[in-house]
Amino acid sequence: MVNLTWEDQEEKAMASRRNTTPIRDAIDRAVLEALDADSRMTILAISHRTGLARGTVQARLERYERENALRDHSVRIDPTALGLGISAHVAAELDQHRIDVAVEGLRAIPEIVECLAPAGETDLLCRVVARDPDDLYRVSEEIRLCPGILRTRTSMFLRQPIPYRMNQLLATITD
Amino acid sequence: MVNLTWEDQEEKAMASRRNTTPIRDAIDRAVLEALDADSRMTILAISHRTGLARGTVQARLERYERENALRDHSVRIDPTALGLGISAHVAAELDQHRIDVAVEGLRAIPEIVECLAPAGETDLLCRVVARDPDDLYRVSEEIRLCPGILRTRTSMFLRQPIPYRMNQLLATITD
DNA sequence: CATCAGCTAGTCAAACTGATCAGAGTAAGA
DNA sequence: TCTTACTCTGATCAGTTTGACTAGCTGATG
Repeated sequence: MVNLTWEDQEEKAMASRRNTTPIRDAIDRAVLEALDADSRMTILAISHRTGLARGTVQARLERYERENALRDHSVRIDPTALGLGISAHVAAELDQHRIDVAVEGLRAIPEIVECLAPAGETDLLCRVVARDPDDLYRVSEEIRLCPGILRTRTSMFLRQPIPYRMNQLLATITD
Repeated sequence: MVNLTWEDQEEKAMASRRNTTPIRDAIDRAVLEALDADSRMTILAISHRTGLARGTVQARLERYERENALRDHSVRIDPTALGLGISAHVAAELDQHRIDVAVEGLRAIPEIVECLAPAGETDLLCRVVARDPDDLYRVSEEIRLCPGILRTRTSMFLRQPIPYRMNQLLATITD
């Protein structure tokens, strides 16, 4: 399964030459809305929900897989269920010569669920989860002690007025 | 089958409430690691991958469902596949008397995939996606024009040194 | 107008699910 | 030590779903 067949490569090349996004029409919207509601829904269930033929749904799912329209890691687990009830941002200021070293160090901290590099004064922005405020302090200390990190600024999230969502965005696909 | 008395039921309820987190042991870790790798994996596939009996996996999945250990909306769709290649934070300063109105307005903007309320100087922090820098400007304008919003500060993400991940966290479950 | 890609609607064998059950191991309490 | 309550295992069974086919239809394109 390692090597791509010639046909696969050709298809990918064609797709990129056509400069289209893998997801474009009303069928994609319907299928993905179903998947967004429950990613474990069976093909047949999606077919019933959307009113599409089973083969169509099956073909689309295969296409998404082929074109990597779906993330490798599906984020279905609620950190709260792991006992990690609070989340926060830790903004880090770096020694600009040691960015890679710093990222390497951060990668080893499990509580960092994501790390972003924004334009602006902050060098790295880490999204972290923790058991409680005390635990959050521990995590932010761990971050501060990573090599190449000069200073950190932690800010806890009090509420999540809009939880992560994809459905509004999917609804905008009109074809 | 003997009927449970009210006391029995109460005791059971107490016991389940005493349970700290729905996810705790090595079995949970294995099952969830499999789900994290591919949330559409069949029960049988998870059973093979983890070496657990099929019934065990089935029982755990039912429990997760019952105890809401999994998020309602699974985030499997890559915004890039929708043609939304850039993401950013828009920090908003609010008229403190009209927070609810502001959130209501933000909810109507599809490009806002998440909105957080951090402790500190920023009132609301919106995670947004957009087609290109020009599109990002449009979205941040839309946010700025929401009722109750006084000022915004947009910062684009240049890189994502650590993409959203759950696996490191799952690996810490030791039982 | 002929071609072609993509959706629909069938079929079939193979795989999977949900619901059982009995048996075994284990932890907690009497 | 002997229950009792749990839970994981391994098994079966009927019903469902999948993957891989088929053929027919339609709209877009050259």
